[in-house]
Amino acid sequence: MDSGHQYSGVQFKDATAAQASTSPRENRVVVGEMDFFSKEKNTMASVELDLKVPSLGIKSEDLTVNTGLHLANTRSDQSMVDDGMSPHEDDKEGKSELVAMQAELERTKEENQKLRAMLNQVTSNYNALQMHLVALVQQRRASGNPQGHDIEAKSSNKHEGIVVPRQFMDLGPGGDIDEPSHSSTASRDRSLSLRSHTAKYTREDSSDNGWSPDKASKLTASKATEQAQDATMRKARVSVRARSEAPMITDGCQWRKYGQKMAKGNPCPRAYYRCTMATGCPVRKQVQRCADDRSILITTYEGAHNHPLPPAAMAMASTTSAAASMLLSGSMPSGDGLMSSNFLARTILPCSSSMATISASAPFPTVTLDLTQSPNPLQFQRSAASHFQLPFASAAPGLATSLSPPQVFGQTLQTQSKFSGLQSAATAAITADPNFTAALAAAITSIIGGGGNHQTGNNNNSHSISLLHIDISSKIEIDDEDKLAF
DNA sequence: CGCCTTTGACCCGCGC
DNA sequence: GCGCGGGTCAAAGGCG
Repeated sequence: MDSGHQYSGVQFKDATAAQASTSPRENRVVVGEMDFFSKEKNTMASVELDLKVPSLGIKSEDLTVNTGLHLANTRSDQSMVDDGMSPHEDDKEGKSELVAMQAELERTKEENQKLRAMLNQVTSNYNALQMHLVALVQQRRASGNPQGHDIEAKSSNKHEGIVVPRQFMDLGPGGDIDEPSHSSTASRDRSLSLRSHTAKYTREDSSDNGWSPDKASKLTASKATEQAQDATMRKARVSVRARSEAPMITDGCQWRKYGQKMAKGNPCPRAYYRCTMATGCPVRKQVQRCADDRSILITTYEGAHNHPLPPAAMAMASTTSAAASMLLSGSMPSGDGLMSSNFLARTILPCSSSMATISASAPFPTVTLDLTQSPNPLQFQRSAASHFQLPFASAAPGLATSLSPPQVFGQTLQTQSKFSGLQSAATAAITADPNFTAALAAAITSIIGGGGNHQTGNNNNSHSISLLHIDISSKIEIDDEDKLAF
């Protein structure tokens, strides 16, 4: 976007979830380049959207469009009230000002109507796209195409293709596995290592839920299956390597240290943390410095959150969720029971050559996102005038990037491999930059929270307002065609 | 007082 | 069976 251009922007008011030590000024994340405002660029000094995203979908009536013109009106209102200008004192001046105000009011009304019309159009477009996606999915399932992932995967690669934020499936406890056939085949080889861990994890999880070993025998088969799935989800790990002097990278979650051990072959201790944002959250992470290069911090995430996440945490959550889902999905060519590291690497990070590695020989299938290859994780940073385009989905014709609210843990981007790959890369890189994370957190908080209402990860199908390019002081640009230059 | 970290003990799986 | 290593528990103490 033309940085010198006075473009329309979205001023996020609610940035309470911003983490780190961002100043209020930094929290005023301006999200601009909203295409549906492009025609208004010259007329609006500042477009302020108060987005109140409902739990399901977008309803234009829920989008309170504050064009910012209230500033002018406020000024006028204040002049009426505070200035104490009495008609008796200055009738002519008062009348002329009144006329000017009425004219301005009329103009603002017209602009408001235009904006509402545009929003309605955008909403209808979004709904149409969503319907199209549903049709595609149903078509795929009806045809029983085992390679059905290609439908969405291919469409996601086309700019003119229809890409709609996927209705992420929930792999968390009680969640449904979207494609059990895949999972069952792919899990055949994992089942061996699962056996030894399922009981352990159920015991651990029970500690918070009053579960006792005696109850184990009473578990139904479905319960056991659910717990096995949970254990499976926990087993998949995502390791993030990043250069950091801090003892821990900022990922937006609240962690409680519950142990520290000296690991073999590494003089640096390994710290164990568990998520404390909700009781019973099974997510753990390990933090350890690299033995070879102690400036490298290795953070390994494991598990799926069972609670809504703050926006800052969604970045890493999406990363690990996407990677874990990719590991656990049946979409990988695993006929021989071995994961194809090349395949997965390209899947998780299709744009990179060596940044993502998948360890199939490790006790746990682990995706390693290496952010240390470049001196700065944000090496792909562009010029100051560039913008960060959230890679949550590709753009539809005439639309900017669709910003679907990042889904929380336990949900997957399984069928949009490239999509998840970009998301993984971006989110991992983003989370390595606390400032960017905080700024992004402020932005997304305003979108999805509408004032603090975090999404629930289980049944929320909402997609917040689309068409957002985020323009933040620290900027990245990512799109399908222009891959991250790791 | 509540939350957190620390740290030794304990559990478990695995290899020999 | 035993030892090793990874992972977790839980009591004790610190801190705001």
